[in-house]
Amino acid sequence: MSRMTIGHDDIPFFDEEPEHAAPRRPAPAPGMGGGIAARAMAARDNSRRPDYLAGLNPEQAEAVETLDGPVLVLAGAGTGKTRVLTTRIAHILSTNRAFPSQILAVTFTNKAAREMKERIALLVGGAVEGMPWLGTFHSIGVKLLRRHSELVGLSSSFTILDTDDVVRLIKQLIQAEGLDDKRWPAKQFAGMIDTWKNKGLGPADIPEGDSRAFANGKGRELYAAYQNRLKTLNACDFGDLLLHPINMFRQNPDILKDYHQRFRYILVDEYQDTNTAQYMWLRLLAQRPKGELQNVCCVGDDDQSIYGWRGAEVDNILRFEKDFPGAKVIKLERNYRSTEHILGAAAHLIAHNEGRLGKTLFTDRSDPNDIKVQVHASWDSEEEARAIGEEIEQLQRSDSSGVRHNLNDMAILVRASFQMREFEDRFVTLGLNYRVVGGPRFYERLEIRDAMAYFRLVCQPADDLAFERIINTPKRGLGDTTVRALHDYARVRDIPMLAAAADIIETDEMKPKPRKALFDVVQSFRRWQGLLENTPHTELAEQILEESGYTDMWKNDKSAEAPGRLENLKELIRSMDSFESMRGFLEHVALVMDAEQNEDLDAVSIMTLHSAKGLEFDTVFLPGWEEGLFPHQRSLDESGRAGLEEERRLAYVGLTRAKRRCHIWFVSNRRIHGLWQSTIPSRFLDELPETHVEVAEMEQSYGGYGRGGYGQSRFDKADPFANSYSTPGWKRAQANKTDATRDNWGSRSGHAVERIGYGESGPKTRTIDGELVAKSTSTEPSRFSIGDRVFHIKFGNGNVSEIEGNKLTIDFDRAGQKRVLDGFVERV
DNA sequence: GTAATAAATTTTTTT
DNA sequence: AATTTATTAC
Repeated sequence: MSRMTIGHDDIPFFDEEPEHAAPRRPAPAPGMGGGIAARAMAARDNSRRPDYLAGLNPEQAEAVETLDGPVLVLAGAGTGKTRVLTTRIAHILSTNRAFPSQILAVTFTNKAAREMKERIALLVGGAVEGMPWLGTFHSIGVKLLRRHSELVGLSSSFTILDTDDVVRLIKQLIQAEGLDDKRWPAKQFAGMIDTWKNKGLGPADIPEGDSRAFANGKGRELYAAYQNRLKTLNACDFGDLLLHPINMFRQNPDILKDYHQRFRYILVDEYQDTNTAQYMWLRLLAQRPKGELQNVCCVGDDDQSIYGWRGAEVDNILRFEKDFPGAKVIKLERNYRSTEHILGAAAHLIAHNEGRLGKTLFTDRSDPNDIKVQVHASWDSEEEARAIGEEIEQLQRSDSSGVRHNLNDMAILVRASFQMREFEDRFVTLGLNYRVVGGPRFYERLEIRDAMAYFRLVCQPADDLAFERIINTPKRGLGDTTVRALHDYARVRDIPMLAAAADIIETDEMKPKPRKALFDVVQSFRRWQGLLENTPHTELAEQILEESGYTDMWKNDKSAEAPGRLENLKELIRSMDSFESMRGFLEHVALVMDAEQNEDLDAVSIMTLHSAKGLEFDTVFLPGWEEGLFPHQRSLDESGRAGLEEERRLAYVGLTRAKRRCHIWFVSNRRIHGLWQSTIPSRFLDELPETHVEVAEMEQSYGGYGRGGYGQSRFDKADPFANSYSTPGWKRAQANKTDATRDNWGSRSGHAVERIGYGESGPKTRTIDGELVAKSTSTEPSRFSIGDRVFHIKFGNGNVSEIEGNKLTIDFDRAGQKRVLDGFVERV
C-alpha cells in the first residue's frame, strides 16, 4: 500500500486496497487538509456545491452527477468532453463512492490517458498514481494479462510484438509453408489478422471466404500457425492484448465476477472509435447480473468517428441504449472552442453526411473581428509550403490587430504523412521551429530497435525475433546459413534459438569460425542475464551496448547519420532512468511508442488529421484539399460512400480543431511517387457555406486560365461563390473522374501526362492544360523532331525520343524518361 | 559472407 | 524521389 504526499495535502491513495472493500462513507478521516476528504464533506453538504462543479453548464453537470446507471454522453467537438470525464472521476472520488483503483477509465490514446491523469490530479489535488486502471484498451489489456497470463497459455514475462516483428514472423511462416512470399505478401496477411482480431475472431471463427482468400486457401491454417508460434515465443501482438482478455473472461466466469466487483465505475472515452473486440471486452466487464447497477459512462461523438479502417464501429454508439436499457443520454452542444465562422463552416460540411445522430453545435461568442475560414490556392505543393510558411511568420510578427502569436498556437494538419516533408523542408530553410507530432517515432529508429532487441533478449531469452535481429549486428560472421541452421535446430527440439545456440556450440555441427562467434554471444548473454537482478538497469543497458560492440559499430561508421544514432542511444539510456526496471521500460516502449516532446520550445505543430483529434489550436492550416488526396482515393475505392463520409468527418475534425483562425489550402499540382500530377480541388471545398468562408486572394500562379475541360469546381472560377450551392461541384468531379482523377491516382493505367509549363505571356503565367487540350491540338505537325535537345522548367535538359502529336517523350538527364506536352519545353 | 549495385515498390489514417 | 529488397561481384 502506498501513501503519497503532495504539497500540503495529505491524501491517502490506495494502490491495492483489500480486494473488494467499499470505501467507507463518510470519508476516511486522516489528514483533513484541503484534500479529498474535505471536499467530500462539502459535497455531502447540499448547501454548498463543491467548487469543481462550479462553472459546468447544466448538461455537463448532469453528465458528471448522474453516477448511478448507464450514461451516454454525446459530446460534440469542443464541448468540454474531457472536462466532463475528469470531473466525473473527481466527483466519484470526492464523494467516496469508490477508491481510485475501483474505477476503470479507458481512453483511446496514451496521450489522452496522460492528460486525463494530469487533469484529475489538478481537480483532486494530488498525484493519481492510485488510478491504476486509467489507460488505453491495450495498456489495460496488458495489465490484465500479466496477472492472468497462465490462463491463456503465456508466462507473465511475455513480450509485445510490434508490427515489424509480426511481419517478419509471418514471412517466416509463409516460407515454412512452402508458399511464395511474393505472391502472398506477409504485410497483407498481417493486415488480415489485424482485421480479424479487431472483430474478435480467432482462427476458428473467421469466415470461410476470408480463409480462402489467402495462401491458396490456407488462410485459416496460417492464422492458427501464427497463433501457435506466438505462444511458443511467449509473445502477443496488439490484437491479442484485446482478444486474450476476452477469451480469459469468457472461460473463467469467476475471474470476470471478480472484476465486476472491483470496477464500481466504468468510463470510456471516444466511444465512437471502439471496434468490435473492444466492444465485446467492454460489455463483458460492464454488463452485470440483473438487479445490479451498471455504472458505465461512455462519451463519444459520431461525427468524429475516423477509425472505421481500423475496425471501429460507429454502431456501438447507436446501440448503447439497447445494450444498457434505461441509459440516460446527454447531449453536449455548447461549444467553447471555436468562432461562429468555424463552427458554421464545420456544421455545413458535416451536414452532407447521412446517418448522423444529429447534434448542432452552438456558441454565444460573436465577435465582428472574427475572421471567416480562408481558402487559398497554390500552384504546387512547394508553393503551398512557402505560402503557409509566410502566413505563419506574418502571424508570428503580428496579426491584423497587431497581436503577436506563439508558434505553439498554430498547427498544420495533413491528410497523409508524406505531406509533412515539404513543410519540414521549408521550415528548415526558414529557420522556423516546428514539431512533428506522431511522425517518425523515436522508438522506431533502427538503432533504437536494435538496442531494444538486446534488452528484450536479456529479459526474455525466448524472444527469437529479437535474437534474429541482433545475432549478426554488429557483424560477427553469423550470416544466413548459420541463422537458418540455428533456426532448424531450435525448431526440431522446440527450444528458443538462444538456447539452441548454447547447445550447438557444445557439438561440432558448426565450423570453427561461426562456432567461436556464437560461443562469445552466448557467453555475453549469460553474463548479462546474471546481472539483470542486481545491477541498476541503466548501467546494465550501457554495459550491454558497450560489450556487444554495438556502440563501437556506430563509432566506426563514417556515414553522416552515425553521430546522431549514438546520440539517440544515449537518449535511450537516459529515458530508461525514470523506470523501475528494464522490464518496465520495455513494456512502456511497446505500448507508448512516442517519446516525450519538448514542451518549452515554441514551435508549429505538424501532424496528421488523425493524430490531431482531441487537440485544439488558435490557428489551424489544412493543406492538400484536393480530390484523391482528401478525400483520399483509396478510401473512396475501398469503402465507397461510407469511405467518403469518414473522410468528411475527418475534414470536420480538422476544421473544429481551430479556435480562431482556419486556413484551407489546395494546389493544382502535386507530386505523387515522384511524378507531377495535376489535381482538382476537393469536393469538400464546395460543401463549405458562403457565409462563413472567404476565398483569399488567388495567387497569380494558380492556373485558373486556359484549363479547358476542367471546370469541376467553383474554385476554378474567378468568383468561386458566384454560382448556386445546390449543384455540388463534386458531382461534376465524379462525372469527370474517368478523365482526370482516375488517371492521376488510380496508378494502374499507364503513363502520366506532364502538364506543367510556360504560358504565352511569360514565366509568371504558367498554365495547366489537360488531356482534352492535348488531343484537340494533336493534329498539327510537331515543331520538334526526334533527337532534339530541349529544356523543361521542372526537369531540366533532355533529348526528345518519341513524338506523338503534341506529346513528347523525353529522356531527361536528371529526371529520366517523361511524357510532356510540347508547349512546356523549348529547344536549347 | 559481405559489400556494392540494380530493381522494385511505395503513400492513408494507429493502438 | 526515396527507401527497401534482390542480385551480382568479390
